[in-house]
Amino acid sequence: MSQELSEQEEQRRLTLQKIRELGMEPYPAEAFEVTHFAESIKAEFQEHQTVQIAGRMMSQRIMGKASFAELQDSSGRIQVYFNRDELCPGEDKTLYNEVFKKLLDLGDFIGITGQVFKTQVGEISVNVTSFKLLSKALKPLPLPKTDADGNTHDAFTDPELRYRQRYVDLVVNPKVKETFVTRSKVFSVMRKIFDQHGFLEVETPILQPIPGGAAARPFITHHNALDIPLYLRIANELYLKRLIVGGFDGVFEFAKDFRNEGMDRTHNPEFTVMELYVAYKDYRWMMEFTENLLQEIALAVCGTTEIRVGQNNISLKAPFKRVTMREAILEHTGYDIADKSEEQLRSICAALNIETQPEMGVGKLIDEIFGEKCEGNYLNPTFITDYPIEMSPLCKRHRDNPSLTERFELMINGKEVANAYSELNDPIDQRERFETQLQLSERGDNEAMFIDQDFLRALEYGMPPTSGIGIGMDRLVMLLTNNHSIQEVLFFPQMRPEKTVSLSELDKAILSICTDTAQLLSDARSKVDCSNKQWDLSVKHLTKNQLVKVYKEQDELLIKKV
RNA sequence: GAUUCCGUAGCUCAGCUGGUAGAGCAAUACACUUUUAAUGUAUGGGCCCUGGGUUCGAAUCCCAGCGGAAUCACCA
Repeated sequence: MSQELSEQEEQRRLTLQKIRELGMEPYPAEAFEVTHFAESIKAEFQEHQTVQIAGRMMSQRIMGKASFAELQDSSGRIQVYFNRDELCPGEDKTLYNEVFKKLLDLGDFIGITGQVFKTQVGEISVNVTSFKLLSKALKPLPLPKTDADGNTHDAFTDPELRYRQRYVDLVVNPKVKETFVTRSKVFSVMRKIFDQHGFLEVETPILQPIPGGAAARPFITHHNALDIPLYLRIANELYLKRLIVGGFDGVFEFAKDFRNEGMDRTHNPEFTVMELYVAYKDYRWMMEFTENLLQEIALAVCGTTEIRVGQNNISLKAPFKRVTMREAILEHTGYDIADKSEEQLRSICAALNIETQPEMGVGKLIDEIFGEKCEGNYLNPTFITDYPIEMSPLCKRHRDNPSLTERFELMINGKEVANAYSELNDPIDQRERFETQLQLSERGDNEAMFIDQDFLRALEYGMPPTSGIGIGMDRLVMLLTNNHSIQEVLFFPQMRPEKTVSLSELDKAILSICTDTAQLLSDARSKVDCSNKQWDLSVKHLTKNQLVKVYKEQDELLIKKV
């Protein structure tokens, strides 16, 4: 960690020294009493009111014996006024001349006491009578400036830096903070509504012996004491249904799920889903509940149901449109998929220029057509209903058509936001569906579901008719905050580790010998000129940093690049 | 995984067809008692992402790597 300090960082460390030499503590232990916030002082202007505020000093305009600075607290910024002779009425002007003018840096936390007033230009400010350094900043913040026309200059925009150092992003970019405040509000509004319905917030295991409830590749870990593999959950559905079996009428969980798949604008390896299960309801009830829920969230969070997302105006006013999967495909492609065989669907795909894989069954093929030709068209909220049974192994058969299920997905802005079922509670049907999944998996679908015997046992004890829904919280927040990327709505999106490993000459030499194809360790050894000890050390260093891999295969030690 | 683009001061970015590295803000010093992108004068600050190559000479051209972004592919 011994990084070279920049000129400015050296400077601030020197300043820190000087502060201590003056007998001041740059990181005091005692609390500072805050009586007001920047925004409330401005909103409820009261001339001469005495206030104590605390925050970061974000700008300084020094004009000899008087100065202005801006203080930023959790609510926003307010201008503060330092006058030498008011701050230091006696002979000793150190506090102003030295401490304020020289020893305070932008980004430092200070607490001030002063009186509210309006400047000649009309800006509400605080006239400082005393101030105290609360915490010294040793690194300079990037400091965007806003001019009279509201244009921002030198904004801190580099996405890599913004995500890796979100704390800086939050200090410096108020919009970012707003996004996360909105995110939090969405969660609390939903909790409130669920609470009003008498639903119970629950917690279910994140470490699961069988990763069920969805089709996705899991992260795997190991429990030492039990010596078993455990999976990070890809969904919590099966556990929540067990709770319905146990007699709760409504349960919900805001759950972090984990999927070991690609990352892009709409996917992060860990993401948040809200799942809700309500007994004695069906998916029609759930549609009504969902549209009212979203409408209320929009009103509470945006103050309106009419939101703008990118180029599109979207109305979250209930009720939402309902379109069956069959109608959707018929409308956008002209093909009727009802009662079509796998072969027929495959030729429809061919006619529509949609690529197919041999392991795709009826469900996947239909999903492919919908995803390719229909999904993107639904900007305003639309319930797509009645999915083919092959795509929905946990969903109850449709009451009017046994080849369909009672399922809907809610599409907004061309993307899936929610997925809901009349839950399958027939244990025998459920077992058969799992077995079909197993066959798909044997056919090469590496996302087909595992069979959870305990879940089937639970169903055999009887689960009341139930409707359940999962809402992708990150995507919902993206919609409501008009953000284009999931990284913008996660505080700490997953990034490649930034640490670059420092390699010795020998490390580099060995690394250059290793390739993607494995070779015998002894062969690699013979190509490098060094002592055995050096070799051993270097290879261990490289494997520890995941640059090469050494492993055994049929009693041969092999080495290859990772 | 594929393609394209990007990586230069604390931040935002210039730097042409190769010739010892530039601006604004930030920093340092001085001046200035109601400013607000405060102002004026002066000063300091760089492994030009890393490693190779071409060349008398590379921030610049070529190759490889690392990191990021976008588009596509994958993804319930």
